Amino acid sequence: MFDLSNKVIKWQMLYGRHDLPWQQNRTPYKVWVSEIMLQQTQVVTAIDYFGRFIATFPEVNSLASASEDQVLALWSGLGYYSRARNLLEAARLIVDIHDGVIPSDFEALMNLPGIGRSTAGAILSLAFQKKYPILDGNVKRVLARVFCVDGPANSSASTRQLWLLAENLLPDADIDSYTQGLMDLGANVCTRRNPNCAECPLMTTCQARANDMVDVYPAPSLKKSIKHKSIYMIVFVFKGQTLIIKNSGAGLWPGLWGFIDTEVYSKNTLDEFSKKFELEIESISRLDTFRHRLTHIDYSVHPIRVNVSGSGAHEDRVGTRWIRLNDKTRLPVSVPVRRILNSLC
DNA sequence: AAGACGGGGAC
DNA sequence: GTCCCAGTCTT
Repeated sequence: MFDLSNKVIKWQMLYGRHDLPWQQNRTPYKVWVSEIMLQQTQVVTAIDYFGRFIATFPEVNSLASASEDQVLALWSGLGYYSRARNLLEAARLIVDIHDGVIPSDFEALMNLPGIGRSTAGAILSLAFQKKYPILDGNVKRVLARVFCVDGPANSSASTRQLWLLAENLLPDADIDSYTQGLMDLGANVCTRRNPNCAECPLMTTCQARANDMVDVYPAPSLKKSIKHKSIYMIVFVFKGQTLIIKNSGAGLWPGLWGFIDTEVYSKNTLDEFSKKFELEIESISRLDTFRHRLTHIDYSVHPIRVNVSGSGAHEDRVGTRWIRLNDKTRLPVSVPVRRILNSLC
């Protein structure tokens, strides 16, 4: 379909986005970092994070030599923290086994943690002018409409269909403008609601438009169940300082720092924590409960302030820190933990 | 094939 | 409130 790709390319050059931070002095490294940062993340959200990240780690070597806490701190608040941990691990692999050069080979890219088929395609097409497809949310929506692909966009059946289309539509030249153009179309013209078909270069190509069914495609995604949970965060306080610990590398908020937390709170659990950290409880008070909603979990967060003394107070150990209540800590923390820290001072 | 994994933008 | 965003990895 030379026709479709040609229309997209010409439209992109005239009306597409050219001012995004990662498009300036484009390098494979910046394309890679931006693609990871933009996974399941809107452009407007990622922009400031990208600027701080590139300013701190301008190229792959500086990233590879960073600590996990440094990298996570720049990701703090952005979500999906495994992306940051994988980015660091991949940078070290690139230095160790690729001589510090971002691979331009599909298999090599796919072997790096955090890079799947779509991100590999984006890096190859945008940074290396290689003929590989992407399939992000924008492209899924555009193709689902242009070709009336049935089924929810997040179903495996329609995803398989859409990948086939994406592969078969690729142009032989200007693959970077084509890839960018599909994303720009999805983001600014072929939007989820109220698409601006009048401005679309594919208006006469689009099957959904021809059938007046633009609002039918793509079908709504399969709904995922949301669990409701309570989480209790124990805010130990001693002489204006509070105890935080580093999370394990698995589960929610991997590698981030936070308060000791538990889904089952009782005097018993509190005594266990106190004993474990060699703390004597002086007084207990509940702080304001708040709601924190993730895609798959709806949390009621119950911060509980526990004033303590004892031999463990103010003693840093591996994976534990006492930080000042008014300390704008640079340690990586989740949004609910940041919220509690801010409320303490 | 389905679930885990964040947080926020836009309506 | 709802839906979903330049997805990937694990189960």
